[in-house]
Amino acid sequence: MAESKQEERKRATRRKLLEAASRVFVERGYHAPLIADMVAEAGVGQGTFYRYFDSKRQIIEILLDDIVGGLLSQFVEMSESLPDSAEAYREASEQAILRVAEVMDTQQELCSMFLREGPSVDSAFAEKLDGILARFAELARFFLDHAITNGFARPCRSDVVSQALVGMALGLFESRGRGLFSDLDASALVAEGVALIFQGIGPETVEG
Amino acid sequence: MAESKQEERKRATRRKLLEAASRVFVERGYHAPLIADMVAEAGVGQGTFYRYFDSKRQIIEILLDDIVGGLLSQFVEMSESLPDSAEAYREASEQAILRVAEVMDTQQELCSMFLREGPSVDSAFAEKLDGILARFAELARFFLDHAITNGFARPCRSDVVSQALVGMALGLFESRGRGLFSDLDASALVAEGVALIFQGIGPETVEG
Amino acid sequence: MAESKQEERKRATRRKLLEAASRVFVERGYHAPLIADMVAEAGVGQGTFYRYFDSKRQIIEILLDDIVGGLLSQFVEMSESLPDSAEAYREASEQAILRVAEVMDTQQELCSMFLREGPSVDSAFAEKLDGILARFAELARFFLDHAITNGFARPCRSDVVSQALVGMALGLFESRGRGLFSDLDASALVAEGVALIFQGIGPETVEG
Amino acid sequence: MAESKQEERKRATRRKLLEAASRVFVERGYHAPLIADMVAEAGVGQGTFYRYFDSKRQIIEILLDDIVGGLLSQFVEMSESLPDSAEAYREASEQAILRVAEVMDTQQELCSMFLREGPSVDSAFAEKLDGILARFAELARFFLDHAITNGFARPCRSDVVSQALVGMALGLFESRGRGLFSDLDASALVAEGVALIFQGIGPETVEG
DNA sequence: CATGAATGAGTGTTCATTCAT
DNA sequence: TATGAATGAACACTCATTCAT
Repeated sequence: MAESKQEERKRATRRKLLEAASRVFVERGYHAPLIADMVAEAGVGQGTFYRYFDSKRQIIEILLDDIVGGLLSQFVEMSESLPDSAEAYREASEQAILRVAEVMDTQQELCSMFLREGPSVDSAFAEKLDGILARFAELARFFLDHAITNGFARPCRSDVVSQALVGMALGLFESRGRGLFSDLDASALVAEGVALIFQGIGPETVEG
Repeated sequence: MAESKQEERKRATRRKLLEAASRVFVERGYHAPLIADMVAEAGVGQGTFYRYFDSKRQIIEILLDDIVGGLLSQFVEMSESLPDSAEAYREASEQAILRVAEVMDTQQELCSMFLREGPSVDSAFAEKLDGILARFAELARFFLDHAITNGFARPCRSDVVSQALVGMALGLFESRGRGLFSDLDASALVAEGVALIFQGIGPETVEG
Repeated sequence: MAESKQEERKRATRRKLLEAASRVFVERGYHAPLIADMVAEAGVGQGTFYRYFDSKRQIIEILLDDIVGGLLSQFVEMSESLPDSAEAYREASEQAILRVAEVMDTQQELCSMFLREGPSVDSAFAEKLDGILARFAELARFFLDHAITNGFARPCRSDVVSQALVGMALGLFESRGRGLFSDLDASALVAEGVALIFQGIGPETVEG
Repeated sequence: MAESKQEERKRATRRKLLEAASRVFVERGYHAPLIADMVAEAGVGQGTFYRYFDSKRQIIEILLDDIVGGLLSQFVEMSESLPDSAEAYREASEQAILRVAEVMDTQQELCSMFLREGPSVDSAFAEKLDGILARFAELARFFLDHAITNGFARPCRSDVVSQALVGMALGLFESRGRGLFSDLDASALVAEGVALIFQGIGPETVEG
């Protein structure tokens, strides 16, 4: 394994650069930092950057790809066993949303950065980001249509509602990132959001 | 005749530059365009820019200030006569949201640009933008608290819900900007959103 | 003619840069000088270079084009009236070669630079230069074939001989540039060369 | 067995690098290739280059020295027995030139590369190359002066003529390298050149 | 006032050279 | 000894800003 020592060092350098870039992007956004700032943060030489990456643009894309891999999978699982009652449906939604929220929570600052800076990187990056959010909206719509068909949800424009739900989720995520609701943990916040989704703000209907 | 020919021409040049900048920002975002692109679009000389503005940064701020002035006022009106029933409350909300939507619709592309590019301009601009959205959230929360107090809405974390509502609204606005829901006009879209807010997606409760 | 003042200044700047580049290339070759050296020599700012030219590569090509324009024309004239005796043929050759020599003499250093540096600029430039020399060889061959046909010259491989003649001319030109034959003026040198071309080095044939 | 396995291997590596450099220079000239290109072509590590050579500059000089050693010797032989008739003189010239041509033919591409790239390497290298050509010119002049003295050649400016002859030879060599005269072998081409040198292009003098 | 040519500090990128393994 | 990852000085090029006209 004489080779592996060298290889390991390369991977370490690459990781140092990615982590430094991540920190720098979180701290100062995408446009302001120079390559020089990232290599300084990583503690490597200027030329080292170009041994591993072509540009700032490529590095932010790699960071995004690294993070989205595990993200959608949380939600996708849900599609394997569709719930069979309104209550089960709500519970399953809450579980799925909570899992996504927990993953994003561990990378809270990086995710916020992507939502803030991503749309302005360039149009290709913006579209990639939109595509990711669109995947979430599609999943939401798929479940919602299923729920409507089975009478677990009221008939509605599921295309509109699913986009609204994604917007709502992002709104809450960003607010939390800004330090709001610091008295609530992720599950309490998700519970509040799910309540809003399923019941709305309307007064409790007096049953019976 | 307080205004000389000279002054009028200056104002025209200033407007030409602002409109050109607006078009260019909408088309290519904030970071990519050069001062040179904006003066070319405006059809004025390079030096002329600096007679009216200090920087690209200043111009986008002026454009933002121009647009937000009339925006909040639509919503604020509502606070002057608080509704006195759940139904009136819902109707008033729908009216207020619709008016904001209509204002934003007339400047749809510029508003989208601010939401996309604003967070990445610099931290001061991002905070200004956040402040504007926070105003909307505060208004929403004010109405919601009033509604809860009067039993027109179910008790909930109004801070969380109001942020969720703003997120939802932005999600729908941006989706619409991307060409989704093109079969719905603004009022139909707002109606769908308001239904979601008040009822959620849960099945119609069978009353009685 | 308010425009023309500006235009004149632009042309002066452009010329300053071309002349500075010419001096710098002559002095230090093509590869060694930096853009920074050329703008320093021209006494203009770094950015000014890029207002007029894309690269060092472009500037040397422009310099070459400027010089070759008038060069071939000297020789081409000759083709309009082909000489009708061996003696006339020799005299016409001498005249034509002398005129080319005189043109090259006025730009001696620049021409030497092209012959020295041109082949190494890049393959496209080398081919361009080869093409120019090939034009001279073609002209020489055309006259030679005419002379052979009319019995003014001995039968020979005119393709070989014409290339040899161009090589000979270049050899003499470069030697002269290096300070050799400084006791001979251009016409004496051309006369010596033409004698070699027509008679070779063989002993004077004893006629009669 | 003065030479260990170690030493043998070192010499092999050195030769690999020299041959790789030669191929790369022939293919892409002197300036364009990077050290990295040469070590890749040689199939050795980047650092290995510096165990054997200081710079690209040094390597091209070594390649030149390797090639010129055997070259002049071909011609020098001739000076040992000066010919004693015009005809013998011509035959001896043809033999000598042919031998040089044959040596250069075996390294045709490398020699062309030196003639093309050498003048632009730097002024010291250019002077070295000039010196080599000057040696040929001196030899030519030495024979020519001898011939003139003995009446085997017509009186002329032997300094001029010898430079012209070297130029002619180079012109033919480079043309041949470019694929011209491919129907002629080296000896036929030399014969044509020697005919030109001795007789010129003038019509056959009618003897008697 | 309007212009656009000129500017040069700032930045990305290259590549000869070093040195730990 | 051979390697190739790391380096940073060197260089090309950009573009906001100035200022003479």
